[in-house]
Amino acid sequence: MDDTLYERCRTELEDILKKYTEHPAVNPKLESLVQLLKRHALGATKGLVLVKTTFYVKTLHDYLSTHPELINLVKPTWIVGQNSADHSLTIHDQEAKLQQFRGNECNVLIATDIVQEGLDIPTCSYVIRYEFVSDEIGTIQSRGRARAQNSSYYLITEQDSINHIREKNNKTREDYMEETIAEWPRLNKEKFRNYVEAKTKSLIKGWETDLQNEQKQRNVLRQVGRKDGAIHCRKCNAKLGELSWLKKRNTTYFINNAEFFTGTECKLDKTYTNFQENLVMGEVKCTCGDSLGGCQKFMDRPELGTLCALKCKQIKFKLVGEPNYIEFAQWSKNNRFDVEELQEIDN
DNA sequence: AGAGAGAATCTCTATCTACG
DNA sequence: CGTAGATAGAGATTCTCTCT
Repeated sequence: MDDTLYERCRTELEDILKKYTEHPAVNPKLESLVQLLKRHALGATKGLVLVKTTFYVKTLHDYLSTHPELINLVKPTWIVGQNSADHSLTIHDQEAKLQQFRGNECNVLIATDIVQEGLDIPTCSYVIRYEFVSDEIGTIQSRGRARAQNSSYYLITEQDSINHIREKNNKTREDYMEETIAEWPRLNKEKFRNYVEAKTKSLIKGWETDLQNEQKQRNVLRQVGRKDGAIHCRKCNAKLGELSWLKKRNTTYFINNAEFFTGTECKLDKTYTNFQENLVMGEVKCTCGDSLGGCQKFMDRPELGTLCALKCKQIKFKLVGEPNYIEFAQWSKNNRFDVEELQEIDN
């Protein structure tokens, strides 16, 4: 059955490939792009081509680089973000590509919305969005990338397609924004003040709700209470100490139990760094070599002695009666046990 | 030093829509 | 009705900034 299906698919794919090799299909949108680039290249101007995904960036770059009508005219380069799955660039690579574009090495830059904001190239005189429409802010910002005088802005998409409709809606919203900005100085002062007051009240109410939710979360933890358990190295699973040793001050979680330091490696710096209320003295490492946090002293609480400020992402916990380790990405995400807060001393 | 907030830049996923 | 493709929004990751 599998073999039959495989053979059928293979035959069909070969037929499709043969058909397109003999009669290459012309994508009207690609053809429009080629003609636009050609026209601008003949005018010796530089431009941006914006697409939606990194995959399109690289594919379009390869296509344009080898297009017979564009050879010796269009010299494209491309840029994407740093953590793309398909193609990614380091900051150094990104800067190198931009330099190619700023100089005379390349005259077309193909990119995702990475360059939609912030990129300022005075000689960039046109922006082409290839099947890529975001919101009205994106439209305004991408158009703003063309800084040269008499610059042009294009959207390549099908007539009355969703992208075409979205772009038209963006334009309507943009017009509305401009109207509102122009109208603002002419508004009735009393009416405007009432509007601002109502908006401010609604914002404050939102913040109050957030605070109440935070309080609720704290109450939940208090109800959960402190639990017995152990603290382990996230990398090597080694037991580092008891959960009861853990204390907190504001957002810093620390251990100052002497026994903790016997099971870890504390490397002191030659020079100490002084922050507002703590003195950073070095680094505390697990025996596997992974850093667990900083070796510190609270300047205003010298009686606590040396402590280790634990990095949440380097450790995990095992609660008594539970077989599995638990981990948190941030201390504030802890919803499993309460931690003793460091009592402030009265001055 | 640590933490968290926020921004930037994708990637993933749930939902919607069109089609056979 | 089931499936595939499109889309919006959520989530993940990384970086920068500010505060303690």
